[in-house]
Amino acid sequence: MANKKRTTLKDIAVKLNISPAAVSKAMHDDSRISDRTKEAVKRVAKELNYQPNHLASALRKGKSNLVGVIVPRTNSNFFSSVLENMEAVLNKAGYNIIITQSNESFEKECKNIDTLLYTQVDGIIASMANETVDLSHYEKIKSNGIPLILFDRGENDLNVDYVGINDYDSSHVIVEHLVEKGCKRIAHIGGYRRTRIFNNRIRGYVDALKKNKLPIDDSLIVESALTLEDGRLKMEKLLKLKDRPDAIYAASDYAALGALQVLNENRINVPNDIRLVGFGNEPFTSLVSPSMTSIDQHSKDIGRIAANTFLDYAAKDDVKQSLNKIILDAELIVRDSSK
Amino acid sequence: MANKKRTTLKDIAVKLNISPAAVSKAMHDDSRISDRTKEAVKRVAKELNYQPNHLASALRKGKSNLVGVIVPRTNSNFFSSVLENMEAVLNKAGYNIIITQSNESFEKECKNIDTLLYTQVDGIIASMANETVDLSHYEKIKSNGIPLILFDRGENDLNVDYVGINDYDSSHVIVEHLVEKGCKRIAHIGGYRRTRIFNNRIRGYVDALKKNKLPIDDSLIVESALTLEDGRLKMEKLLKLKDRPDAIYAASDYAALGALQVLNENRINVPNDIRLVGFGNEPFTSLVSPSMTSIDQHSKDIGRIAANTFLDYAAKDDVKQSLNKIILDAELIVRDSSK
DNA sequence: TATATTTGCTTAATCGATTAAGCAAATATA
DNA sequence: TATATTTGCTTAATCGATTAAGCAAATATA
Repeated sequence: MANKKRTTLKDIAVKLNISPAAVSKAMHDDSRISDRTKEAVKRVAKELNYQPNHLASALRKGKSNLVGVIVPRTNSNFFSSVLENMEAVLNKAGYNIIITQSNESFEKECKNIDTLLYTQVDGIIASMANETVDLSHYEKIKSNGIPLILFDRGENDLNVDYVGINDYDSSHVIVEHLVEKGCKRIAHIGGYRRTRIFNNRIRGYVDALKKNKLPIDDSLIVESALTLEDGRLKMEKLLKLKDRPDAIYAASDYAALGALQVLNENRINVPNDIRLVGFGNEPFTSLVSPSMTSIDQHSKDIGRIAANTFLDYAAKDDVKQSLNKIILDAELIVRDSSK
Repeated sequence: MANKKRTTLKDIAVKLNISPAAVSKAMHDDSRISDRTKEAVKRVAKELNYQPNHLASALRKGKSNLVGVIVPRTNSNFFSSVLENMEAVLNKAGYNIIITQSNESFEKECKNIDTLLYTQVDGIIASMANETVDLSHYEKIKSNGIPLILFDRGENDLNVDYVGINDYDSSHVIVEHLVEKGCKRIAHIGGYRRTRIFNNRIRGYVDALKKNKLPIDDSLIVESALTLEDGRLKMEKLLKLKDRPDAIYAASDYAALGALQVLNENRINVPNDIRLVGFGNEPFTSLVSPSMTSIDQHSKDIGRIAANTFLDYAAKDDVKQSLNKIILDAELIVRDSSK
C-alpha cells in the first residue's frame, strides 16, 4: 500500500543520525559534506523514495522554478509547436511550465495572469488575446518584479522583450510572389488593425503594392475575425465586386481555407482564376485541394528564443526590462494555390 | 516603481497592530473575528495590494489547489476542447490546472508525472501516450495518495476512474451505417491493438461484421500509427488487394484524411466507389472534399466529467480508488463521404 | 610545536500562512 | 448575583527545506 506520509529530509536525518541541514546539503552536493555522508544520504533517500517538497524549497528560496505561459489557444499548430520547443529549453534548465489558454478572451487572460502570479511563477511568457486592448493586467506582472516575455502577439507599449516574425516583411514577400505570378488586383483579408501583428501585415501589404506600382483599392482590403466562417463571408463579399480580385492574401490559414471553399463552390479555379495565399502554415494547408501557399512562422525558433530570453533574466539578480524585439524572417511555402 | 518586497500578512498585521493570525482569519471570514476587524484588514490588504503567497499556504495546508493534466498533445481539437471544459469546472471550484504534453512519448510522460508530483498537485487527470505499456509511473501517482483520473486513453489494470466513449459500440454504429448504405467489404484502418481504445474499436468492428453476417477478412484489417502519412500507406496497400474494399473505417480522422487523399489522387469516387468514415470529428472533417463522416467523442462532457470526478475525491478525506468507468455514447456525424 | 586553515558537521532562524490552544473581556443564563 | 458561554483576539507551533553562523576536530603551515 501507499506510504501515507511522504518522506522528508528529516526522516532521512533521523535514520542516519545527522541533522536535516546536513541531509539538505548532501542532496545538493555541497562541498563541505563528506563523500561518505553524501553516499549514505543518497542511498537512504532512494530507499525511502524521497521526493523533495517543491513548495517548501520554493517558499524558502523565493523561487518556484515554474514559468507561466499564456497562449490564445493550444489547438493551433503554431502555438502547440511553440509550447513544445519552449518547454524543451526550460525543462533542460530545471524549469517547468504551466500552460494556460486565454481563448482570445480578455477576461480569461486577466484570470490566467492572476492564477500564475498566485502560483508564484518566476516569469511569464505570453501571446496576447485578440480582445486585449487594456494592458493593466500585464503591467501587474511587471510590477511583481518577474520577467515578462511576449511572442507573436505583443505590444510595444509594455516595454518588454518580444519575439516574433517580421509581419511587415512577410506581406512584402507574399505580394512580390503574387506580382511575379502576374497578379494585378491582390485583395487582403486581414485581421483587426488594433492587433499589432495584423496592422503590420496590412501596412506591409499596402507598401508592397505601392512599391510595385499597383493601385491601392480600399474595397480589396477587408478586416476580418480571421476564422474559417468569416473567411467565407469576406470571400463572398469580394466575389460580388464589379472588378474582382485576381489574388487573395489572407492573414490566417483558417480565413484562407474559408475563402478556398467559397472559390471551389463557385467553380472558380485556384490558382488559374484567382491565386490564394494564407498565413501560418497550418498542417491542413498541405492537405486541402489545391494545397495552399502559406507563411511559416518558425514556431520552433520562437519557442526556443522566448525561453532563452526568460533564462537570461533568471540568471540575473534584478529584472530590468526594456523594449527589445527579436524579429525572425518568415518563410514563404509555395504550394499549388499560387503556382 | 514596483514594490520590491511583496506584501505579507505580517505587513497588514503591523499596520493594524493586531496579530498575523487575526489577519489570516479575517481574510478567510472566520466567524470569531469581528466585522470591524475584517473590514479594516480587507481595506489595508487592498491598499497594500496584498497577494497571498500560494506556496506558503499550500505548504501549511498540505494542499496546492493545483491539478495536473497530461495529454498526448494539445493541438488536436478533441484534447484542446477537453482541456477547456475541464479547466472551466476546476477553476470554478478554486483549482488551477497545469497542462503538460507527452507528445505520445513514454519517456516524456514519465517526466511529466515527476514534474507534476514535484509541483505537489492535488490530483492528476491523464490520457495515456500511445507508446505507454509499462504502468509503473502511473502506480507512482497512486502510491502518492492523490487521485488519478484517466480519460479517452485508459487502462483497466490501474484500477482507477476512467471517462471515455464507448469505442466498441462506436464501431458498431459505423459498421451498421455502412451496411445500411449497401457496403459488403468494409476495411478497418485501426490503431495498435495494445492501446485499449483501439483494440476495442477493432473488436467492435469484427463483432459488428459478424452480427451483420459479413465475412471477416484479415486482409481488410490493418494496424496503423493512424497518422496522415500512415493512413496514405495503408490505403495504398488496401487498393492493391485483388478484391478491393467498398468502404473504409479509419480509427482516426488523420488516417482517414490520408486515405481520402490517396482515393482522390487515384480518381476513386468517394462515396460512390468507396465510402469513408473517420473517427474524432476533427474540424477539418467538415472542410475537406468530400466532407468526412466521423464520430464525435463528446469532448466537452469528457472534460467536465473528469474534472467532477476529481472534485469528488478532493472533497473526501482519503482517496480509495477502484476501476470505475464512465462510458459515454459517441455520436456519428454523417457527411458526404458516406452518403 | 604553535598557530592558521580546512573539513564536516550542528544549531537556530527563516520563508508566509495557518491553526490548535488558550486567555481575557463581554455577554448570556440560572 | 454567580456561573457558564461566547466573542475576539493572541501565542506559539507547524508545514519542509534551506542557509547563515558557528563550533570542534582534523589537517596544513610556519
